[in-house]
Formats: sequence, C-alpha cells, structure tokens
Amino acid sequence: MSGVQQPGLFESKPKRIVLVDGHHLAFRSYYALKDAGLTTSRGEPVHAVYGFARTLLKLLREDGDCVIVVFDAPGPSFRHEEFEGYKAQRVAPPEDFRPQVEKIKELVDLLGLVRLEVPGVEADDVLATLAQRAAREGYEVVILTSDRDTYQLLTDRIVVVTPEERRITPDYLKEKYGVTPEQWVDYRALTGDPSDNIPGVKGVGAKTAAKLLAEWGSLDRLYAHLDEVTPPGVRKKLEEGREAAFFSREISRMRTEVPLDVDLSGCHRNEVDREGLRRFLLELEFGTLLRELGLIAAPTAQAADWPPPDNSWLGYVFDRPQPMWAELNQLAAAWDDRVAEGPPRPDELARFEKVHAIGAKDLTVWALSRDLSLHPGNDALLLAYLYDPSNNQPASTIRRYGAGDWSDEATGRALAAQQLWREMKDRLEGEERLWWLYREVEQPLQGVLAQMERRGVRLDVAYLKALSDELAAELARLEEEVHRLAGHPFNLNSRDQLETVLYDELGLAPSRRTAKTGKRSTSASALETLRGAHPIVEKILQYRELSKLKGTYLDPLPKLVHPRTGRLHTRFHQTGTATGRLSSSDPNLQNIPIRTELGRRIRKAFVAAEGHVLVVADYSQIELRVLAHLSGDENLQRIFREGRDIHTQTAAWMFGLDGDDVDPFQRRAAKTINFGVLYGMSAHRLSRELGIDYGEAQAFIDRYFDSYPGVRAFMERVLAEARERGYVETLFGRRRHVPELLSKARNVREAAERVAFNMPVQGTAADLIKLAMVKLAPRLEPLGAALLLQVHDELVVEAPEAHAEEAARAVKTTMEGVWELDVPLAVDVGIGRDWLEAK
DNA sequence: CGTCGGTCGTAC
DNA sequence: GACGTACGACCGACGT
Repeated sequence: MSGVQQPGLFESKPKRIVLVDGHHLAFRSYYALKDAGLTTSRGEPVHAVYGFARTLLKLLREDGDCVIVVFDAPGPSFRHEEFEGYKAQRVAPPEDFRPQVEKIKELVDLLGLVRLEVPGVEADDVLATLAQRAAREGYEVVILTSDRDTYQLLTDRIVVVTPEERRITPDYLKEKYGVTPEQWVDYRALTGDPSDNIPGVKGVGAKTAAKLLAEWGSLDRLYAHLDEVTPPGVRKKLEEGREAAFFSREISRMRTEVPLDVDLSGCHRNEVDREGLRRFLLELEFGTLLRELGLIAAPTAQAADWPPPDNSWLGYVFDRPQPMWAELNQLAAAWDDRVAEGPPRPDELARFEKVHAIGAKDLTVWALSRDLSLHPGNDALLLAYLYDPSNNQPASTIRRYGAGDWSDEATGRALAAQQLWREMKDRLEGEERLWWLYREVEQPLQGVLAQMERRGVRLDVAYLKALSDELAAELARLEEEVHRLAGHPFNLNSRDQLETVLYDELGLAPSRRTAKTGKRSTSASALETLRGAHPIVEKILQYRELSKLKGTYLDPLPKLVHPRTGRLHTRFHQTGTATGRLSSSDPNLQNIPIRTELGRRIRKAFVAAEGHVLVVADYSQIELRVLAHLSGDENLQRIFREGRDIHTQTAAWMFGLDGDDVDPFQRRAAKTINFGVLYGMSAHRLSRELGIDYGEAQAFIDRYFDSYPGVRAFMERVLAEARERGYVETLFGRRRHVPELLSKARNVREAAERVAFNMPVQGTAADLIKLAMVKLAPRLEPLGAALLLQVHDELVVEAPEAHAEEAARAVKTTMEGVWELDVPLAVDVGIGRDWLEAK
C-alpha cells in the first residue's frame, strides 16, 4: 500500500483492481490436474485447490491492492431461467469438486481477499459489471480467468489474464482472431465453443467468421444482408444456423448492468491470516507452498554453542545406514529456536538421558555399540507413522507436512525432527488411542528393538561355509546337466535366456505369463506344470532352490558377522509396513527358510552363545484367533475355546461331518481356505491350489462363509466403515488409509478391499506381539536372558542355560496373557541349542 | 560404474 | 485378473 491516507474526497484509491473468476478457475484447475494424483495422505482429493492456489499466489506476487474473487452463489441464476436448454446441457460437476471449492473459498478468505457471491446472478455477470464500473471510475482492471467470453469486455483499461499468464488485450484479440472486443460475441455466435456449450453456426470456423465480421461489421448487419453474402455455401450455412447464431450470441453476452451493492472505493486487501493459512496449507499437506510462502520455521534457527540442554532434539549423520557398522559423521541439537552442532563422539551423547530424534533407535544402537548406555526418547517419525503408516520415510514425511527438508546435515535434521514433532502433536490432538499406541507400544518398543539389534545373534559360520561349498558342487553338477539337456551353455540365472531355451528351443508349452510384460513365465509354479514334459524341468527346479538359498542366505550371512561382536546384527524397522508389522533387513531375518529340508539346515546355523540356549515361542494361529475375536463369530470362537484343531474343525463345519471323519484332503482344503480368507483369496486361486475345478472351489468358499456367518458379516462391516471413513483400524486403533476403495476401476477397488480386510487382522496381531515384547523385555532381564529376534508371530530369546525353563515360562505367560480376547491366545515354546532345535 | 524396473523366491 | 505384508538377489536396460 502506498499513498498518504487523507479524509473525505481525497481518500486515496488503489489504481488497479484485480477480478478473479473463482468458479472458472477452480473448474479449470480441477480438470488440468485431475490425473496428477494430488490427494492428502487421508485420500482427500485436493488437486483443484492446489492449482487454484498456485495460480492465485502467482498473481498476487505481481498485482494486488484490491482483489475481488467472484463465485457463483448457490441457487438458480437468471440466465438459467432464461435458457432452459443451456441449463440442461450443463453437466453436474463431479462429486469431489464442490468440497474443493469450499476449500478454495476458505483460502481466499485467509489471504485477506474480498470474496463476492451475489444470489441470483451468475459470477460471469458480476465480473463483467464490476469490470465496466471500475473502468468507468478510473481503475485499471485485470480479470483472471480462462473464460473466453470475457474478451468482450476488453478495453484499454480492461485486460484479461489467463492462468497460463497470457495477457489478452484488444490488440492481442485483433492479431489472434482478427476481431474487436465489440465483435467478440458475434464471433462466438458464429464459431461457437463446444467446451462452453455454445453451438455456433455449423460449418463456420474461425477463418470464415473473422472474414464475415470484417466485411459486415456485426452479426445483425450480416443477417440483414444475408442475400448478398458470398459464397453461396456459406450463405446457406448461415441461413440454416440463424437460430443457433442468435442463441449463441445471447448466452455469450455478459450482463454488465446487474444491480450490485459493492463499493469499489473501499476495496483493499486485508491482512493475510498467516497462522490460519499455515494451518490450512498443512492440513492440505501443501508442503511446497508452505515453504515458498515462508510459513514454516524450518532450518532458520539461531546458531548456539554446544552443549545443548539434555531435552534437545538431536540430528545426526551416519556414513552408512546400518548403525552397528556406521561411523557418526555429524551430531547436532535443536531446542527452542536454537541449534548447535557438536563433536560426533559417544561421550557427547552421554549427557542425553533420552534421545529425541528422527531415527532415535538407530542413534541409540550406535551408542550401545560403543558401550554407551542410552535410551530412545521421542521419535517424530514414529508418531507420524501412527498418524498414517504411509509416513515411513523421513524425507517424504517431513516434506509432506512442511517441516523442512531431510537435510544431509545434522543441524537440518535436528530442526526437522523438532518441527515434525510439533506438527504431529497438533494433528494427534484428541486421538487418545493413537497416543496410547505411541506411549505403551511404539515408544517403549524402540528401546527393546535397540537392545535386540545391539545384542545380535550368534551364527555358526564354519557350518554355513561347509554347507555353501557342498551346494556349490551340487549347483555346478546341475548347471552342467541343464546345459547338456539344452544342447548348449547359457546363463541359467537369466530368466530371459531360460525362457528361450524352454519355449523356443525345446518347444515346451508355456503355461502362464508374467504380470507386467507378458513374457512366458519361468517361475516355479509355471515350471511345476511342465514337470514330466522334459527332464530339464526337474533339474532347473533343483538348481533354482539351491542357488536361491546359497545366494540369499548361505553366502551373504557370514559377511554380515560383525568384527567387534562376532555376531549378526539384524536391523528392525518400526515404520516399514502399512499394517503395523515390523520389517527387518541387513539381513532380513524374517524370511529365513524353514519349509524345505535344506532351508531347515540353514536355521541350524543360528545358535545360542556359550552357556546359553535359545527359547523360541510362537503364537499358534494368531491371525485366525484375531479374526475370531474381531468378527465375534460364534463357531470360530468355540473351536478356539475348546482347544481344537482349527483346520480339522473348519472341515467338519464345511462338510457337515464329525471331526473324526474329516479326511486329509478335506482338512487341506479347509486349511487353504482358512488362510486364503485372511487375504481375500479368489475361487480361481483356490481351485488352482487344490487342483479342483472352479465351481467346486467356489462352493467350498460358500460353505466356509455359511459355516462362519460372523466372518462374512465382519468383512462387510469393515469394508462399509472403511468406505465411509477412508481408513481401517486394528483392535487398538492403529489405522491405515485405503482411499482406493472408492475407485471406479474394479481391479483397483477389489485389491483395496483385500487390503482393507486384511489390515485389521494382520495389524492387530502385530499390535499384540509388539505389546508382548514391551512387557517381556523387563521380565527377561533379571534372568540374564534377552530377546534376539521377532518374526511376526514368533519371538526368539537367548537365555542362560541355568534359567532356560524360567525364561521359557516368562515368554509363554507374557505372550499368552498380553491382552484378553474373546478367544484364548496359545503359544508353543521350545528350547534348544539352535533355532531349528528350539522350534 | 550406478540406478531402476521386472521377475523370482523366501518368510509369516 | 489372479492372495495380504515384507526384503533382496539377479538380470538387463539405461544413463554417466
């Protein structure tokens, strides 16, 4: 704002007025960004708001003393009443458009702009009237719109600016279309515009229209002298299109004299509500806009001297992601509006009783590996993960919520951690169940996992090496045999080369194709169907199994034994899955083989320390028990309460038999369905797996649901609620958003349904075992025992031989008693020198 | 030489 | 089309 404020007649006026066509701009943004996939983490579409905000903010940087944003008021307008056909042709806006317009209006208010809606008058006409009036009163007028009808308003004082920043002036109009602003409605009357439902005259395009108007001046004169118009072809078209032309002109013409009670002289921009705007943009997760507008306090804190207070947020940089193997390159702390960088040494960490950080566990593990006792405190990412499990990476999460950037420097990380924590605390206000999960499960679990990672597990390296050598010899034999059968050597590890050998050279019949590229599959299940067709198939399957185990486990595992500890230190990831499960890496110990004989020999390599044993405990059928609890199904619950075999009893229910009369096939079918139901298995898959035909498989599934009607009802309940709320949740309230449930694409929607149904079951099981771990850790400590591994429904504990039985009892009772459900939780526990023996 | 998508395979 | 959740090996195409 400039100019001296004076009273009365000499009150200073802004020189320029900006009129924004809110509705048109919103509509254009909606369609321009329709496929950009811009939704919040809650699945709410916000693309129109985003596009609108970008365009508006760009404009405001340049213009802006007086900005009026005009919207259609609810209810009919006079133009609708006048032209029923026009109204009829207008398509109803998509259902996610209107909510976004409401957001846009909110944004306009927060920016301190004037928002105008006049009942009974279309926004276009309000805009036109205001433009002319402002021009008459001496203002320069800028109209922001993509509506070409507004070109009729152009004068030397009124210009139109499009969202693409094109400036439309009378000169531009003359040059581009060859007409004057006064001729614009006539031009539109002749050419029409399908996107605005303006019919125009059939067969008359831009060139003809411009030529006719240049010759005759106006539509009225043109039709008055229609007899004289040449060539005759055009004359004929004009004759036929007379009605359409005049109708088109009427709907193109903007009303410039509608009654408006608006005082332009008082128009000015109000203060931007910065705090409100910040909250608004955060809610919509427009991190980029937040930063551009300087609305986030990101890395701008004052530098202070080390040492910081001991409740600081820490940031750190490792030279590699694995904390047991990493060097600490940088260490920093953030508190209040200050940040300090300190020496990256273990003793500098000693002053912090608790580590608050993003990745607090990893820094703790690093400290523990340097024999410094440390405890994880708060972790902002853990909180964000509870808010939405797609928040599984620091960088994307920080960006999403405008908490700065995941810098590669410790100071930036410390600040971002503090910022993200504040943001999440606000967002989780009143979310008592999520806070419970944080306080009672995730936060304390960090410390348990840190100790597990630090302790690691002993590996019998010599045994693995011997096994690896044995396999190397066997693999060489198999490879040679396959090459001989193929008639030439090739890379057996290349599925592409194998595909050629099998299906082109040997002429075997491909049974299935790969999902993405449609190549002829060489997967184990595809090869199964070729068994017997050629001796090479059997050899390939053997080769595959051996090379898989050797390449994935036997050879990599010894390399991961730590030189300082002589043990293997898996990392556990607490924000790695969409359901709340843990994941593990370096190595992933959650997929160590067990099913084949060779796989079991690999498990034998995981051994207890001297004087210790392994105690292995696993929940029996935990997911089916969770399903029994969540669904409330009486039949399913009764089986577990009576301690019966779930698969046999399911078969008995399905086939109307007594448990003793169930044959092995029936039990196997029931078992397959029991697991399949948890994942939403199709009849197609079931038929393939059981080797029965499709109809029979469908009948089995029907019988399953008839046996457990509560399960079917639960399934429907979960999906209905998820469609309503946009997310599903576990027994403890852990959430997962599933916006694709409303997808129009059937395959996408059905996949989302399987995801939605599975998560509460899988996630509740995860919640239960996590809670058990938190409860168990302090009970093991006095026994000198400790947790080593978690494999989803299984815990591996290392205990001194002298306390093995006691530790086993503690594990079993803690796991079984972790939470009271409507069905008992059962735990099988074993003790042994190695992982296989104990299981 | 590193990255990345695709395929395959191991676990629960 | 196809059964949920992970991690990771290997190949081969692509870019530096």
